Amino acid sequence: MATLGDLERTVMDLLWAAPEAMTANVLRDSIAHTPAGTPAGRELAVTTVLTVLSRLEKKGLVERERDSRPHRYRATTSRADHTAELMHDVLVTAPDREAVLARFIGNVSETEAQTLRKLLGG
Amino acid sequence: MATLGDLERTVMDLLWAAPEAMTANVLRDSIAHTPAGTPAGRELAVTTVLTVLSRLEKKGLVERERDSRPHRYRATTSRADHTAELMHDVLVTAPDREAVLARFIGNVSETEAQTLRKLLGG
DNA sequence: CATTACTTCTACGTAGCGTAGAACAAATCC
DNA sequence: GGATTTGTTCTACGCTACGTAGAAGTAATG
Repeated sequence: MATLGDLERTVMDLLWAAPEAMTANVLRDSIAHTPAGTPAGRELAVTTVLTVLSRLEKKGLVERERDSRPHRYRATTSRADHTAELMHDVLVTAPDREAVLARFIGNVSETEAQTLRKLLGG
Repeated sequence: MATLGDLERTVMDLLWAAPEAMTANVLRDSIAHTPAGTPAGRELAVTTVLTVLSRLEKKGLVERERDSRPHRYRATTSRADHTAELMHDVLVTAPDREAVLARFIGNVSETEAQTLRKLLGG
């Protein structure tokens, strides 16, 4: 089950937000990266981004166009799909799903409840 | 955000299922533990269980009665609560919650959809 | 007090992630 | 096409989480 690290998450967020596949360099430039303790404004090495992309590729979250020379990377699923899948993964870890859903509904905002009602066709 | 390892998960499952707080020894005996490559039937050392319990305590998932001498351990939240909370944590990682919920609803079984409708009061 | 039962401390191996240099491959430029 | 630039893969190191458990400490008990 894919739990992402901070940088991995950042990269995925960029890929999910981008309309087009991106190169490692473009990604590197897009990363407003100021990890704790690091002097602000420093950029990551491209290799770092590439390593992260490879790991994300291995996890199936990212795919790349190998033919275009600066390889271009894109997310394999939308963020919504991915997130929904994760939620489902969490849900099924519990045997008492009804109870979980009950608590879950108790936690969501009224807006979200509204959305759910609409989606469930009431 | 609490992602549990295998053994941690096993321990939590036992604690969640138990009606009473349990001692480390009882837990050890309850763990049908056969990790990959290990000869079946072997039991863990109690210290192992204690270490895991301490780590779970630090994460806030477990609390112990320090006064009773073999300390007794119990889960701080029900499994349903914990799981629902995790689901919510996942949900809020995405900015487009509506979309996530839409996908999520698409993934759940009809039974679960039914449950949700009931819970949302339709 | 000596023994036994339990807990804490310390530690080691493995694995994931952030990070990036070194080495290798490909494109581009005289 | 050989030299230079640009991009990719390999390798590696430090850190943290986790599984695992022995050693040492503390409390209970005979």
